[in-house]
Amino acid sequence: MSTFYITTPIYYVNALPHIGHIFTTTVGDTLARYLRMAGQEVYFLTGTDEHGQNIERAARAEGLAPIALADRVVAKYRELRDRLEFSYDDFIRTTEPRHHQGVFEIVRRIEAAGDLYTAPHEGWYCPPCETFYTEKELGPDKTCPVHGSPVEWKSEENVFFRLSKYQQPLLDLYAKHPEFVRPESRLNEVRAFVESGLRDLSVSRANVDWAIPFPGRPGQTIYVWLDALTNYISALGFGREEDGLYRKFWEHGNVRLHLVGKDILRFHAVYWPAFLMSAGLPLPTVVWAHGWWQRDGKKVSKSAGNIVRPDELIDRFGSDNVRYFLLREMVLGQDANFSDEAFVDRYNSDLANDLGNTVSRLVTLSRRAFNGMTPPEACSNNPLAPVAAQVVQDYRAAMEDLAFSRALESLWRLLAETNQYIVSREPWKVLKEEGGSPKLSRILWNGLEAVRIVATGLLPFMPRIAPQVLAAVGTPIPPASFDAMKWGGPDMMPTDAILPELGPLFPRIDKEAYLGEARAQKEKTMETTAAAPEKPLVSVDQFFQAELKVATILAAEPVPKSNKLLKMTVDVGEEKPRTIVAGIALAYRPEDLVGRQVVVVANLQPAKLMGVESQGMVLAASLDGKPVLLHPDAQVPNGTRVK
RNA sequence: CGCGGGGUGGAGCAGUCUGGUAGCUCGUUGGGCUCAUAACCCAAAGGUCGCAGGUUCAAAUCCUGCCCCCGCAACCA
Repeated sequence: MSTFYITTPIYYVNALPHIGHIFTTTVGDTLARYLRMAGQEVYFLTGTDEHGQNIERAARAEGLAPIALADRVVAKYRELRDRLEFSYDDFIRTTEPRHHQGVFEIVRRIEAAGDLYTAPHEGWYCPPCETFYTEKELGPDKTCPVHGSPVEWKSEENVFFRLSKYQQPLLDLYAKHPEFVRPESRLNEVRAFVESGLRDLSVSRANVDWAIPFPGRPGQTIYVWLDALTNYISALGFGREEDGLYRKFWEHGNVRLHLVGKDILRFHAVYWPAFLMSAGLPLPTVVWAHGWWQRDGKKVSKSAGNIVRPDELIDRFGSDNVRYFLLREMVLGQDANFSDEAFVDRYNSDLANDLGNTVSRLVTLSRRAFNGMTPPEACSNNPLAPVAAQVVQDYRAAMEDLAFSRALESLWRLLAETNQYIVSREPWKVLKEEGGSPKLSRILWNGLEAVRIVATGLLPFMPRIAPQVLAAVGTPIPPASFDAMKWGGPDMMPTDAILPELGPLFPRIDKEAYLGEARAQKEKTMETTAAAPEKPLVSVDQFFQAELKVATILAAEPVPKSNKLLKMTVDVGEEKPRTIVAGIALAYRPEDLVGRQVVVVANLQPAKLMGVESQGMVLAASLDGKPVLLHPDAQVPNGTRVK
């Protein structure tokens, strides 16, 4: 027996859960359930990351204490656990004392290794944010990306971790254990990053209060990654007296698997192992990076307003069906797409038609032929048994490779065979001709046995409905082990057992009606959003502070190395034409713009974009991010005031 | 030379690591069946596996070059 330690990332509590969060947890949960049934010792962890400037700020914006905000989001995660049947063994919060103890201990070890030093951390600093920004993050003219106000060059003392020292050890690790990062293509990415050179990492902040105090460094608090990543061992008891779980699942564990999204791979495959090397602790054995969910083929983002909320999904489709869809549709590592249409199609064809209908036809025939009971005679020699054996073998191989969609495909192959078998044996004819004969019994028993095996394989995926499927075919007590997937084994279909009278387990969804309804609902939501007053009104005076003028575009050319920017020379009715840079290159060709009249903001503070100074702004309607230029109804002199 | 992902029948995808009849789901067309949730079964049509070279007895798969699409980063005054 091996031990498996499975973790999800700890989720940041500055926002509510979305489809990505429940996806990672669903992956972990399905794997954990599978491994438990396979007889392994499993410990499955998830949790929340609750420290940092962002939380503090988000809480303040709502007039809450940071911990109150965290509590609220944590409550949401717990609710989702109940709704989606997540079977994690523990939920760690970085604000818990037990976590702090683990962090203190790892810091103590890293300090003892001589890998921490204090140095000035210089950079662009926004006082209201109390945060350093990189050159890249800054707005134009060195302004804060959050406030838009000017940032200042500041130097503060920070604690640094000697990450550079671990460049070679990390490369050695990747060379020796190529399976450390999966899928393989991601390993190349990580290796390239490390090979390009590692700089020491700032692991503290001087002005962030909502964080763990840095031991031995007064005035400093621990910065996010050193804090957050440590959850994986602090949750097991690392740094505490009662560290039995730590010793069992980490120190002496066989598999230590971190499931992560591809966006945080670097932290898990570079920083985290470096911290652990420094502390002299065992490393994770696998970091598995999955892809992202898109919505209707587009990237999901807050600004696009196309975030997929788990609650909404579960309300509409049912929790197990959501779990099924997520794992059936995504090849772990690749991006995948979510759409209502894809969901309904997948549900109808796989669950309603293939699974639900097969159960239904077998159960109905059996009930009719055998007086509401399962067939009285089993069958040992039949064409489905070898198929089932192969399917189970493929299923298990796929599961162990985290290839969930392949595992499900295997199970469905058995369903297809079962339907073919049923048609070839024509049990309804046998029933008419012979009644509940031994021959009929054997045919139906075979079909039911196949369904039973499929449903058993589904237990990790659909913890609620799979047992119902098993109950529907007369095996109301779900097996605890995959030995039950053996054809005709000790857990085989019982003969002469009661077959309950059930409605459809997976009623078909009327796609047209459903999609129409979904569309109507979406429009309704959009209307309410649009109607909601949120921005304060401005006075006429305030409005007139902006000087809007008509101008003519004299010349236009793309800005080198940029794909969105066009540099234009415009006549605003002044002595000299101005240079204005606008992000419209995706929607307009330069040659089509020359000679057009547009409306510009003439008294805007100049700004440098990709090295070019822009002296104003061209007005355009923004439609789904695509600019549509405004121009006067009739030709007017350049410089004409717009009001 | 910024980083990464992808290009496989009408749609969505697997297969590429470990070369050897190109596969799945949906859709389309024709047929069958009537136990079942208008479901199920059979058959057919439909693919230069982005392009061009190369290696090989053999390439979707390995190598080289190129083209296109999508993210990220930069950028939306």
